[in-house]
Amino acid sequence: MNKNKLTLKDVAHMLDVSTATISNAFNRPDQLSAAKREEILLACQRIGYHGPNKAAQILRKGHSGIVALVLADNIEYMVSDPVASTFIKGVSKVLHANQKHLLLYSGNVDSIRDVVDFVDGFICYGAPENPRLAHELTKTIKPVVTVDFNLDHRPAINIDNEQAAYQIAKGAIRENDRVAILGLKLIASANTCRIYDSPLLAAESSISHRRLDGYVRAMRECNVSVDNAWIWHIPESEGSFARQAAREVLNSHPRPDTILCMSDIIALELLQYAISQNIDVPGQLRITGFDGIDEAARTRPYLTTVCQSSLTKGELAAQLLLDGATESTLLPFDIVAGETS
Amino acid sequence: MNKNKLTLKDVAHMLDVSTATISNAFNRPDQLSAAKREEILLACQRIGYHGPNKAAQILRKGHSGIVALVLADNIEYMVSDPVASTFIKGVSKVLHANQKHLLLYSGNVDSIRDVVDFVDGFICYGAPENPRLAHELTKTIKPVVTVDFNLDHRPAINIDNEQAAYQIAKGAIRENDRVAILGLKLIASANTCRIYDSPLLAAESSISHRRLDGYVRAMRECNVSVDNAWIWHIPESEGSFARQAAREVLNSHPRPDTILCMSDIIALELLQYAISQNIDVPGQLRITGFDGIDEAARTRPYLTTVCQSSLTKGELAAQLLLDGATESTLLPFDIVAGETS
DNA sequence: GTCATGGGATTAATCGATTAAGTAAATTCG
DNA sequence: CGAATTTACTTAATCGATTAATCCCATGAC
Repeated sequence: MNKNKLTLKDVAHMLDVSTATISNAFNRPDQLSAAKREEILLACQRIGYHGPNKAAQILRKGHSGIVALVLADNIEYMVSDPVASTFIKGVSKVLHANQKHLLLYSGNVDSIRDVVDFVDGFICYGAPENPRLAHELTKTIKPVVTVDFNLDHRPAINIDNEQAAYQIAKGAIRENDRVAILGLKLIASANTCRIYDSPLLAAESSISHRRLDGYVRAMRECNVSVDNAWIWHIPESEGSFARQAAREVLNSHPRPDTILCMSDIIALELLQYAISQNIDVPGQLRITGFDGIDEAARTRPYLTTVCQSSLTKGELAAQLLLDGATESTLLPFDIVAGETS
Repeated sequence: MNKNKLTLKDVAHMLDVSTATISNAFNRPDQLSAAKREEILLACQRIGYHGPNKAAQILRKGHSGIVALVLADNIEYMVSDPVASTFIKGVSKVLHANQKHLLLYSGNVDSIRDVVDFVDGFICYGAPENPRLAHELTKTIKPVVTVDFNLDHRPAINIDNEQAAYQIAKGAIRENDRVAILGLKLIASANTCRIYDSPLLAAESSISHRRLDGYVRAMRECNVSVDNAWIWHIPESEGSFARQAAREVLNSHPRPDTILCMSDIIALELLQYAISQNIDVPGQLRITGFDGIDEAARTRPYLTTVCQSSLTKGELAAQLLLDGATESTLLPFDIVAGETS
């Protein structure tokens, strides 16, 4: 049995010293003589006491070494998304290097209450699906770092999405093009659909809306009309949702000349469908993506996209949390001029 | 402030009842009258007490709702591996459905000591890199479920790797073929290399060795000689390691006619390199994979492989842990007759 | 020789709950 | 009606540590 149910108190009795001394032997070497410390540590080894109970320490010390990573969607989905999993990788790398533990937390649950008492902080990747959760995150006294969205008074990590979208669009659109946009999470609907009615420049602050702003600015500069009928809403950056939008947009008459996609997954799905329909890319159709996932660089033709490092984001998020940072960070991005525009 | 530092005791004083009653209002409704319970719960809402502190509960109750998922390698790598991340997805799905939390734990750390006191159990995916960790896992009183390897007295989830390897090999090998094997984690080396000296049927119990057993049985039946020089060791199922082995094996003279790969990642890397060298698959070269990842079905030609459901494994692992199962499970597999053999 | 200093260990309060055991009042039952 | 049982709480021990405050005693200074 590894768990011989030995407590600090037991050990103190056995060695005939106070519990404080045992505790100090493990936590504060300067509080006792080196000799006694050695003696105690050795004795503990011998009798099989492996150090103070962590559950008790968490209560008493008020920290656990556990960092919660709050993922926008449910964990199930996020883990298999290449962008998200690369981000997790970055977070995990830095936490591991600092002996912290990683708790995966779903952003579509109601509350952080069942973990807030014992975790040391939150890294929040994308706006949680559940607004109550976001609200609690702004109120907790535990440190919080947000990524790809903003929360009042919390340090955030972002790229300039408006500018990135503007640049990628500006490079792809030609005068008098017909332009369509395959957007991500633009409205609340759980289905892929066109956006007809919702106000285009709503006061939404999500990255998707910032990207939309950038696209629209570029379109206006290119004398392209902006029409909600040519903007699609896709609820998740996932194959089947994207496929539907791809079919709808490519079967529209007249067909767009340029299609701006808010993620590479969407763009790749569109590209694949276009090829299957014998549409020449970029001859008859230009496509841009967003994110710069590895797969986007492997396809033929390879994707024109905005490249941002999810790994860096993850590493930085963890580091800022551990450092107790208060300032937000704006990360750089790269425009990858691929073969699809 | 969400954390107004209210404790059960404070609340008890304010409402002029005992702490036991407050605690019971939250945990054991049958211990007090419905009326009083309502009154207390309402009052708590009003004054902003959001329920018993979780850290204290963990200590007192002895469980936390946290399950540790111990990944064979470092987390950084595992998250981006398609097989592993699908597995995580399955685990997370079931845990989430049961209101449990998921802690990602690296299998290359020394000890589980810093979490064993507060987690409710361990799911162990693949043999941990660190043998001391494996040893601790056999000794702890907390429940443990292992996947793709075995630990004394612990319920395990496996497929019949020997049989699967035998079948896939039997289907691919032709009489008098020259056969090479690209193996995964066959020996301790951190580099891709050929295996010359190590005993072929060593007493190793890893799934890789079981697969090797299956391959060898098939080879013997097909009158194919087994030579350690034609067996490669690849330390991780990762692109660059696989690429090196692919280059080495395809540049060997004479070139093998059939190459058995212990993972799809390896097989796909090999396939890609073979195509780039204008080697006809399956005309001049047959390739088999292992795992059945999605990408293997999307390539042209698509891969002949052993298909096993990582998602099911993950779900089952979590379920067995929660159920306190003690029996091991053998999961079925499918032989996918693809276009590479 | 007295007093201040400080190293080394102890005492006891505390972290924030849960729960077995106890008690007083209300209810049931023959 | 009185004993037995239930209901509705309360008391107090406990989970397993940390740490401020305190105490004891050996040195060193004057």
